[in-house]
Amino acid sequence: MTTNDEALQKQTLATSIHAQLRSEILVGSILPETKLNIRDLGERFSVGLSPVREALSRLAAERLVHQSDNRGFTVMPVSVPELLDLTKARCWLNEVGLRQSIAHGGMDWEEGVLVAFHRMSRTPRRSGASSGDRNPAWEEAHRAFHQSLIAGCGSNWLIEMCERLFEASERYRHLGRLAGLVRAPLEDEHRDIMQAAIDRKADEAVELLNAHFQRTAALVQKVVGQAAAFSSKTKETE
Amino acid sequence: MTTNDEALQKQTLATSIHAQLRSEILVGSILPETKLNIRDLGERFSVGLSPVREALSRLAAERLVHQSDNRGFTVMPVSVPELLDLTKARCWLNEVGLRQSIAHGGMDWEEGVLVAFHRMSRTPRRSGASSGDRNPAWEEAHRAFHQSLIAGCGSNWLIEMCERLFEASERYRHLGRLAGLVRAPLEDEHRDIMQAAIDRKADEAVELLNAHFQRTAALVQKVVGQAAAFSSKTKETE
DNA sequence: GGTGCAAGAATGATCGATCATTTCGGTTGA
DNA sequence: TCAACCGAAATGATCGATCATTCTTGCACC
Repeated sequence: MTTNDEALQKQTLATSIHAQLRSEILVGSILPETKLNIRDLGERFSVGLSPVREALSRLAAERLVHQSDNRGFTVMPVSVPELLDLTKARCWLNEVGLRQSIAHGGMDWEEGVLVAFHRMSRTPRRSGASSGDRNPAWEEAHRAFHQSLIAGCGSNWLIEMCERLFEASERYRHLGRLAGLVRAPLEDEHRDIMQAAIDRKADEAVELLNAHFQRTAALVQKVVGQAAAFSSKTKETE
Repeated sequence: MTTNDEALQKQTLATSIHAQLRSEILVGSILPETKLNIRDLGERFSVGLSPVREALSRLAAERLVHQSDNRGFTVMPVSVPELLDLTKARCWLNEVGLRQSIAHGGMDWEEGVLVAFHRMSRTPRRSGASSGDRNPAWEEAHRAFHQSLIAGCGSNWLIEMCERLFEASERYRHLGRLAGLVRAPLEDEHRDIMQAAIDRKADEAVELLNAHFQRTAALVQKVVGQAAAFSSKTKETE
């Protein structure tokens, strides 16, 4: 605990606010297009304006919030076209990463995949009884699993970009979750992908992985479409 | 001119400092691993600390500078492994983008490629007589040409990521240039790529494009290797 | 001679005040 | 009725001072 506290102590305020806001945006506690008022946020976190500003700057560079000169920050909007765009990029980049890993990844890569899958399967998907309850530990394990699949590709740039795509997708996934969507048979899909990957069956693994992404996107798509329609309707009537 | 001035006026200080620093880093006016002192920069641009800080924050998120909590900012280091890593990612992502564009790009895409190539070929490569003189207009046209090749892929995420990889590569290219390297037969390579692309010869176009990237990287690699060796040697002897 | 350590100098981070721009309501005049 | 136009309020951007951390350097001690 002391160690943990010390590590947190070393962080700057900007860094911890950045982490906090980022998490809230990804998880959907702060909805898309929400105005992010600097003074309000400063008051909420009991800090001055500078750290908030810096945190928002970083989020803007990550494209989680949108910055407009002299007009402040808003949470990046979501839309069906962007979801499709994002999903395409995600399929393509993960395909490259996975193929390269299967072709050139060593024993360590294979073991990494195995371990990541095992950890994920040993972590409960939800923390509470309700299907809406999320379990951050599982989400982290899930992220780690997907990263492990491409970890042997030989390019940190690619890995990092896949990471960013993963995050952007997570936001959509969480918005779906908030709308009551449930994605049931994840465990099996993950197992099949893992199996195909460590068996070095490239085509099969890629197909399974892409289908996995597409399925999630298709599910979320309806909700986002409705939300977008609702939001534009609201704007019109006002 | 008035229009231009007005547009610049609207920008915040942070935005324009960000653009300025970014350009200097890419072009090599500020060398890798240079410490970026906030007060000095503020004095240099005659502004306070806040805009400088924000500009650096953004550059850090773009990975052009490295930020370390409580220890400030330095220009992102270069290294041979990173160049290889970067080049791989660049080849892979552009391959995907190009293949998708060739497969699904319409007339507008084809025309975009043609126009971009034409503009680039009509812009002089260098502004002055010296081979070291660079011409920002050509560089912009070059960037636009490479973007046009993948513009029909159907994913803005992919395009944006290729853009970022392009920039990272530009920094290496400029460091090579500063070391006296000359990359002669660019025009022909570009023409061949363009031709294969609009002829929809996917395999050929991809091969040419990848070779184009690899060739540049191979050239720069030596210089970066020497520079890295020099820098570590310097550190040791001090 | 080398090793720690302790001011103090340098630098990064944060704050609150102030300046600039945008937004919003109310008013006026066609 | 409506659009254009004014302040005034809200909000974003910037500044310079101050606080906190890291780095330097000179000195004591082994």
